[in-house]
Amino acid sequence: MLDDRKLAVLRAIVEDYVSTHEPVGSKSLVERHQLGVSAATIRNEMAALEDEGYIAQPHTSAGRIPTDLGYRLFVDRLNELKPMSGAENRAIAEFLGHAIDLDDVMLRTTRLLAQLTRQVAIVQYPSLQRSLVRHIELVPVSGRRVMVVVIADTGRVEQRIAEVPLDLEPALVELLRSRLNAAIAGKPFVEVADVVATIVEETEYVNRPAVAAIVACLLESVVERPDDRMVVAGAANLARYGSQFETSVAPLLAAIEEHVVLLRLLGEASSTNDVLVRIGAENPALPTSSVISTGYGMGPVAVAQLGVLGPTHMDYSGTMRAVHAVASYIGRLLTEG
Amino acid sequence: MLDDRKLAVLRAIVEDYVSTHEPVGSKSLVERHQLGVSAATIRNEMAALEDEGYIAQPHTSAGRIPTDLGYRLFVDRLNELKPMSGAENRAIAEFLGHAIDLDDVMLRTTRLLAQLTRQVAIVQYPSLQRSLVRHIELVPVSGRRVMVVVIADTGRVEQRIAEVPLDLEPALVELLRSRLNAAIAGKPFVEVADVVATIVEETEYVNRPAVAAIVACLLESVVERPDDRMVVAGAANLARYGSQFETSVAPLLAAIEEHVVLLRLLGEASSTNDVLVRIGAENPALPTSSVISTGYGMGPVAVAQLGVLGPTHMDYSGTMRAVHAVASYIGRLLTEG
DNA sequence: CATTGGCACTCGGGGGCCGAGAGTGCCAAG
DNA sequence: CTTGGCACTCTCGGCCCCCGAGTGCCAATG
Repeated sequence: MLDDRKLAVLRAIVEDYVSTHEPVGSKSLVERHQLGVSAATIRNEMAALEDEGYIAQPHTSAGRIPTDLGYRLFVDRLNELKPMSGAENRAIAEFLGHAIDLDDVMLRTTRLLAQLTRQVAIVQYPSLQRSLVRHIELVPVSGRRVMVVVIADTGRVEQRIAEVPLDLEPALVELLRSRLNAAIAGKPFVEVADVVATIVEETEYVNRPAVAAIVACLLESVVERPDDRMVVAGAANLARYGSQFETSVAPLLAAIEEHVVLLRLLGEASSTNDVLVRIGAENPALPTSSVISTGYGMGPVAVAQLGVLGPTHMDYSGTMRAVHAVASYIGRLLTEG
Repeated sequence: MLDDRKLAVLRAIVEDYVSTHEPVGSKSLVERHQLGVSAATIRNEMAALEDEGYIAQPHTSAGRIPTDLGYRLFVDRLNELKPMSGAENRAIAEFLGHAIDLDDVMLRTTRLLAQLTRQVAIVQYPSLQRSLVRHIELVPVSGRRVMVVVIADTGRVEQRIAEVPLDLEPALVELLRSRLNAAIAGKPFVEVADVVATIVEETEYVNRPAVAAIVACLLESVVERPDDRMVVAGAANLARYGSQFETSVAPLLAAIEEHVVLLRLLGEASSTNDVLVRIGAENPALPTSSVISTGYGMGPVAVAQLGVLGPTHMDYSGTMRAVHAVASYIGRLLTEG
């Protein structure tokens, strides 16, 4: 069924097609690769590969193009990822090392990934659901307004304004702040709702509405929204599609602005070591593109996803390597910071 | 030189070309507009307009297209902006009303503007240089690390980690926080550097290195960076360019990722009432596009810019109206919040 | 003197045609 | 099983030609 030579032929077809973007024929195959057999033999193998659905020809008398299935087989048979070169690693460190806060890390990471892969890069902010509370701050901004600032152990900062029904005593704010911090600092975000409920109950009657308002605001900013925060970069790389504009680029541009769609594309948060590849029709939303994604985080459990969006005919090996390298670097960065 | 009828003809040419994107000839002009004269007369006028540089023909025996100069004259003769309809205003209020914090306001504003104009929208965060300090917060995050959080009166929040040379006493942090707030809360950001210098000098000798580190960090986050924060949306609208991809869309996509370029395109912060229009070659960076921008802010003085990027053949009147309306709405929103 | 109808002229774009080239499938021989 | 040969099939680019939209100019007109 799938002897070694057939695999070698498929591999050669994928490589050639990825680099030239033109259907590849039997003759050019034997020229560019040392396959040790003649073009006629290759033609036979190609006919077999086509029967099994791994390659196709755009029209009679043209070369072959890998199908989604062909790419899938190719990717599955990539035994291991080559490590990045020393120079590449140094470039990553250089690029990300000077970040000043989490926003900056996210921005730089996304641009770096876009630049390395020459595709559209997507990086999700660390999920609150999988983080710990580091600190809560209450900042009075005017008589009846308090800014509630929540800081996660990943460095992510969420803030929001709470409107309270009556003027607040500074002492009460102070008390509430220390009680909130004592109760939930260091705890996972998912436990916040439970812990905080008791604090409202323990509040003396007159202050309860104000405290309830602040706590409600806190809970709102802690709960994950569907259009969770993410950064996208590298749309300019779509320019290289050029001709196939209408068919490929337009839907991609549309998707890029729909964060909800992107989130679904990135897939479920997985371990930080698996690189997930979804090819063509494997993701129904964008059947002409591929997504390569992985989780990143402090340690083996992922706090969020990052990945790359590109045409199905992309350099899977190199892109997977870059995605993996960036994810593990940002993981280290978060652990230190 | 420029009698009324010539202006009417130019106006008609611009309108037709904007809506059809095809060179417009004398015959179709008299059909679609009530000009009261024959096509031959229009031809004479058109020849005159071409001599004066307001219109051009892509090749002999084609209709006329407005030149940059023609658009400029057209825009300058738009005597006043029609106000938005009630329904449009309600849509804006509906869209922006539910924002929860400044980040959310920026995001929603940009998307709204992109949607209203069907172009690429750019919204700059309120400039710190033109804001007042509302509050400063120091949050110890570990032994030798303090997160410095600065909140502006516009609602903008900047945070950054300071590394101090020795472990900090909570009491010292507390003291520093209150002294910093007492000194600069309510003051403009531009004065922060001066005021804060004295605080370091007044610190007792042993704590001075730590305080200096924190203050240095504060100053860093207060100083405006060249790639100041901004939000971009509506890149999907570029898909409508379709055919002219290589020439028009690719450089635009590239520019969109270069925030420094965008900043320069938006122009200098002007009053909140002027709508600035830069057409084609008037902005050297993107000679085939037009930029429509204005300032927004709390009151008549602008704290930042917002605008729209599109092809030179765009609906200037409608776009200027939308830019103005969104800017004034977000100004009101900031003033209330 | 501005306006108008008429008319010759000019290109750009689309359609049709053709030949070159690349690639295939099949077959018969090694 | 492999290989060289060969007939066949398409796509693509070039070429040509005609159509039509649009122009500029001119002479006539009120």
